[in-house]
Amino acid sequence: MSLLVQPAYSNSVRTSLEPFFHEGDALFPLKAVSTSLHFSRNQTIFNEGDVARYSYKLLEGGVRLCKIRPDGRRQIAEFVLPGDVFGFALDEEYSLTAEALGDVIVLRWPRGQVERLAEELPALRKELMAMLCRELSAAQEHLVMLGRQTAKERVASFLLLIANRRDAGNGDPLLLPMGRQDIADYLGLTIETVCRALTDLKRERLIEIPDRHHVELRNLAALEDVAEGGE
Amino acid sequence: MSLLVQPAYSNSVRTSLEPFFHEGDALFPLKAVSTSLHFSRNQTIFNEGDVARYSYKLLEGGVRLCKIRPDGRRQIAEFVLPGDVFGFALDEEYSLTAEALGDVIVLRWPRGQVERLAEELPALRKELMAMLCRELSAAQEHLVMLGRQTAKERVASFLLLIANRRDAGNGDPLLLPMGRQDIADYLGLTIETVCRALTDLKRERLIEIPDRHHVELRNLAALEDVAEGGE
DNA sequence: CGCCCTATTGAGATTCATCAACTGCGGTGG
DNA sequence: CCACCGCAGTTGATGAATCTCAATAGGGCG
Repeated sequence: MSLLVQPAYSNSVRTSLEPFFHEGDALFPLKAVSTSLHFSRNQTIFNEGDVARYSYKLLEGGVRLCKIRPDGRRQIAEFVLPGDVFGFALDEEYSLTAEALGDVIVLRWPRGQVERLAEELPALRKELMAMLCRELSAAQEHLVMLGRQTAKERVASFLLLIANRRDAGNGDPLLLPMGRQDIADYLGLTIETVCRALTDLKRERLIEIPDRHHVELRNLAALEDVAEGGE
Repeated sequence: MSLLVQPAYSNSVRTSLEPFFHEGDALFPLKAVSTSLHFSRNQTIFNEGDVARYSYKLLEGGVRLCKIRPDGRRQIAEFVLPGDVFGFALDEEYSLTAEALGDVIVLRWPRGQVERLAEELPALRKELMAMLCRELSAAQEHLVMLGRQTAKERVASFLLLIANRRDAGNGDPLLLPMGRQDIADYLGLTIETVCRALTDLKRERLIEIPDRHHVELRNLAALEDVAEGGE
């Protein structure tokens, strides 16, 4: 019998600041059964509905986890950054599609290994639970963004969100491994609306945009105001 | 040490079709340490940020789990129906506010009891994992609704969602324990838009609305078409 | 140098929110 | 028993936010 049961889903959670497994990491025991793989831009790592044979940890690059509807509408549930674990399916099938944002290196291990190890290792179980919880908590915040924030608020929140995932925001420009369309699909907006919001923020001197994959947050407090709907 | 760690959050998952704990239910061991409580309409069961001392199972009525922003904007993350477990916080604090939709009876047990029991009972651990997964999966679907569906599609999806949670939809009218404003706050819409969408669906003979807390789904296939964006 | 892809900007259309009036039901009290 | 009140829901008219469609700009690569 397996610890990992019932419903399908995928997730991604930062387990440590270092992309690779280290001694002391609750997932370290998986290192022995892991192999690394490369994917390039827009390549599919797994599809929603695929049999979930593996779980993954992102070492380099960025990944989007999304749902794609029959008519092509796409909703990105989450961006995976280096160090995050994803494709953490607990059912037979992945509940999200994973695609590479650019060049990507992942570590991958058979799902069954986790189930087996978790039986023996309480620390691993705890870490799994903790990852699920962080996942869920993030999804709840995401719901608020999509349901109750304006376009500009969402874009500001998004920038702050990415900034907070990077280890303790310093002053230098934030790396955005995803394109504008990806941001739009994460925020439930169109690419044009995302652009306009970014342009607005730039005009108001809250951010700088040295190039399309970098944003410098020049006024965190003001950005937070915008994100919270402060006029 | 506890199995339940790190991040705050609350959830609600149907564990069985019967509201109460039964032998065979993985959560049955909790029955002995549970007490039952009553709440009435709009009463708060717990607040986001409260220290999470208890977890709950809903026996009767309905509960909303929501986030409320400083400016009053509200996003409902989930409706709790009889049989669902919620307030399942894994951190020190609840990450959502729980409020009664009407008269409510809940079963409640100290969170610590779950942690202790989970150490010993693999079946309970599995059930906890399974609940988290269902929770997360539901949140992902919810994200798609909010991010990529039109008002009418959302309302149709919502009705189908509630219908599917009730045990195997029969023909008779669906009970909606929540008010129109609650539906709006779940769907990221205004109350007026929800009304208009319902009226539309009624005009098109897809539903009947005998009274404000009941909806009869008269054409499931057509409703599903609407929900999926079929014109 | 030129092409392709992505991003940006602009103009007009559409959806949904806002504001306001009205309806219907349930409860209360004369 | 009936009139009134209050709240939740519905409907209507208008406006704002966002989407759509179209044109332009900019960067990277052959």
